[in-house]
Amino acid sequence: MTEVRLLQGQHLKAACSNCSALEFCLPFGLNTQELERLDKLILQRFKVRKGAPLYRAGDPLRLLYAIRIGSFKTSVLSLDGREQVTGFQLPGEMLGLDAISADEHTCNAFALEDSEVCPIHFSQLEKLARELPALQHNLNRFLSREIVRDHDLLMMLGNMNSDERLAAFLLNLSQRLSMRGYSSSEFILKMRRDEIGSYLGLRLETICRGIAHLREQELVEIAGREVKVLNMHGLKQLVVGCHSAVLH
Amino acid sequence: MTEVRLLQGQHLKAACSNCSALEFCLPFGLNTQELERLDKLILQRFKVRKGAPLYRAGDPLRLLYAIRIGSFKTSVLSLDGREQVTGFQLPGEMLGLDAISADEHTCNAFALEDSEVCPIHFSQLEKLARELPALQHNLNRFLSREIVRDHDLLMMLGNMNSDERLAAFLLNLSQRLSMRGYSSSEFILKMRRDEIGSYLGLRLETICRGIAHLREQELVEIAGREVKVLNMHGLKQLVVGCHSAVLH
DNA sequence: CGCCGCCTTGACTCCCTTCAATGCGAGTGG
DNA sequence: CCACTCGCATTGAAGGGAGTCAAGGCGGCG
Repeated sequence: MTEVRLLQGQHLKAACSNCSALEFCLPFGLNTQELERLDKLILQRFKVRKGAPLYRAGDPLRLLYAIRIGSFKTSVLSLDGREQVTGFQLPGEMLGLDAISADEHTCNAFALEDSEVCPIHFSQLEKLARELPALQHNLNRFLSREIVRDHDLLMMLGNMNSDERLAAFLLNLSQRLSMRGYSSSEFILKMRRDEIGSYLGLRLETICRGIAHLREQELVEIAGREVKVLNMHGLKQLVVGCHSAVLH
Repeated sequence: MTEVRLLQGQHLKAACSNCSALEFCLPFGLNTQELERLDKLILQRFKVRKGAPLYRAGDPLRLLYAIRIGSFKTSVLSLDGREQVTGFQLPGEMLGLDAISADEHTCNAFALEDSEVCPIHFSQLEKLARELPALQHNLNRFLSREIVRDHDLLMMLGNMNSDERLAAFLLNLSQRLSMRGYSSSEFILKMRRDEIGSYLGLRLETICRGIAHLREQELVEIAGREVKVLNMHGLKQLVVGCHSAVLH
């Protein structure tokens, strides 16, 4: 009995403290005891197959999800079937924060590749957050960061032309990947052209043409889903000035 | 001494419980004692003159603001001077939530008319939220609602044409005003055409033309800043189908 | 092989932008 | 009182960038 509890304890503790996404994720900055308490909230983590939904708009909010491995897209659908991709999420990022507003998911979340998530019971998370100020603050930050990201995207859709949007998208992805220990100059796109297009408020054909333009300028080499950034500085020049004055 | 404290107490208590925005604002659902504790966090409320900034991008986060009277716009600026209006806020709505992400405001907030706000010390609010679950939950909801709103706006910028965007904008404003006890069919726009345009990702000329189109269809009567909705149903028909399937 | 999903490219169209002129009301000063 | 300016709104004409439609390519897989 005691042994089982110990094993469980070890297993649960291992969930977060062993996670490669720890430093970008909800438990960032928590001490060991705090981490253990958060770990206890995390039900068995599970896999989501490529293309499978994690949740859908209209589902009641019970769980939030932290991405452990893989990537997701979130989107909203209009009644007449238009899709707007609202984001692409990487390990350490949270899914489902929009659902807190009305206790109901407003987005659909789909895995872009075979992935793994840590489900967190939201009401228990709120309860624990009252006792762990660092956790409470992290949750607030995650929510707020989502707002800031959406503002960046709004700036792109409202004020940038198609090539600028595409360059900004690639740079953003590059930066987030490099933060996670991947190469910033060579990576694989997990999403289709039409999903990039929806995210950027463009048609998939426009994405293809944008890619062709970047290739002509010898800024990138893109073959299918494979991206190589040949001239990072030149790529940044395309969007310098478009970005919020606050960042960097 | 005792009398002063009582007077103060009454004054502070009056701040929220007398406020016409109470039912949409942060203290919604708090009981009397809880309300009193929140009231104590609210420093002296103050006025902001039309056109004046409440805060600017880059300012450190110390205060959040609840709007008591009036209206604001928030916007982000790019380095090369492009402005993207990210929202128009009415009484009971919160300003500054984006700043939690990095302890620094990322938006500019300007009063669209002579207004009055309730400043709330953020770190104290976080502290109090640990003791008042309802307050904690409200704060989370406000943050999450902001995300949902941004998603709606993204859907507009990404998938709707200029007339649909304008109609959706007017309907949204109409609905929020009516929730606050104003007429849903007759109201005054507090913002300029170019601000509406920036919000909707369009030029001000396109807004003017959109208004002309709505007028030709006898859906609205718009003279300068004065709006009269003549055919609410018809206006809704324009955007039915464009909206997220989850809402309503 | 042949189908299917996804990507690419070209030609044409159209909606929104750009540029420009005009209107119009408020505030100011002669 | 009127002339003048200034900020904001309106409307027209022309141009361009992204959308639409269509054809074809490429690669994976039954």
